Amino acid sequence: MTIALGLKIGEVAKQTGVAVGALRYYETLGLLRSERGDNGYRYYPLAAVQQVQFIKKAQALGFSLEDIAEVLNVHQRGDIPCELVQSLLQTKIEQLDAQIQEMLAFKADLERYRDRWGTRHPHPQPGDICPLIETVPFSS
Amino acid sequence: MTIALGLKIGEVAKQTGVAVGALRYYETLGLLRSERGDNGYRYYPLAAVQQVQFIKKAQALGFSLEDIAEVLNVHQRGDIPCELVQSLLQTKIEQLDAQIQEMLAFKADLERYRDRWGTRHPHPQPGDICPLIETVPFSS
DNA sequence: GGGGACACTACAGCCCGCTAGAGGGTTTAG
DNA sequence: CTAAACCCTCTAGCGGGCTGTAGTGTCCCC
Repeated sequence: MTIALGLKIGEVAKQTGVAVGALRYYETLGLLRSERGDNGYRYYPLAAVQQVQFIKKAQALGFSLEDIAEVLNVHQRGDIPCELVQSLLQTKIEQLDAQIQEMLAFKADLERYRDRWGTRHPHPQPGDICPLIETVPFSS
Repeated sequence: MTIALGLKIGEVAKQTGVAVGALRYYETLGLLRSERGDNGYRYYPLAAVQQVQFIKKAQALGFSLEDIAEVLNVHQRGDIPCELVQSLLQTKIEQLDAQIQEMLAFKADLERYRDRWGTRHPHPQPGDICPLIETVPFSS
């Protein structure tokens, strides 16, 4: 009767859709930890699956792996107080908020372009640099 | 009385804050065009400044240069009808919208983490993999 | 106990979006 | 006329986030 050691790397890969190589890479960055069996294999707790999903989500939103590691590992670098975790999260939240605002503005830009194009834009001329931007021809 | 040829690359760089090398790189990707003087220098129309600003904005929001080129250059690859430009923009707008939704959801996640941490989270234990995620200890 | 799937390390390479440097020509201010 | 500042091309390298390969060891099912 063997002791349950946790998930092997391939199982984590399968459950998360993240490649084995990527998981090992995460480990080198301190994003994901594992215990080693006597065979040298990595064994992960079940929660590792969640953690990897969190990583993917954050990454999809433009956070770098380094950023994510910072959020994820705060309590491991010395005995940092809980307030720091909160302020770190707060900072990320504010960054996210700012980014959302920018995106909304940019979306409005694109909508303006779309509508202008539809209504009053002349067909592009050979001298145009870009259909989306007022053309200023070379002066002569 | 020399003919006004437009902006030299250094002027565009200065006005946009984008490095000269980056502008030349954009050209190789078909993002930005220029005319060449007899000296071999690139000369840009005034609108190039706007165009570069557009590029930076889009880029800051996670669009790849290739994506941006696609939006910017549609009318140059053959005689593509105007509807395509509109549908392309529409697609980008929808992508942006979806991304905004994801960000809002992720922000909510982070807020949950922040609040949970503040109220009922125990101080981290040595066995935890991550302060933000329910700990499932190695079974034994 | 043999074969295939799976794991390990170490290192090389790839794509993206640049930057830096070599080696050379052009423009322009004094 | 000269020196500095600018421009050119070409090639190399870098950081981030991986993927792939080589060479080897381990697990597990029949």
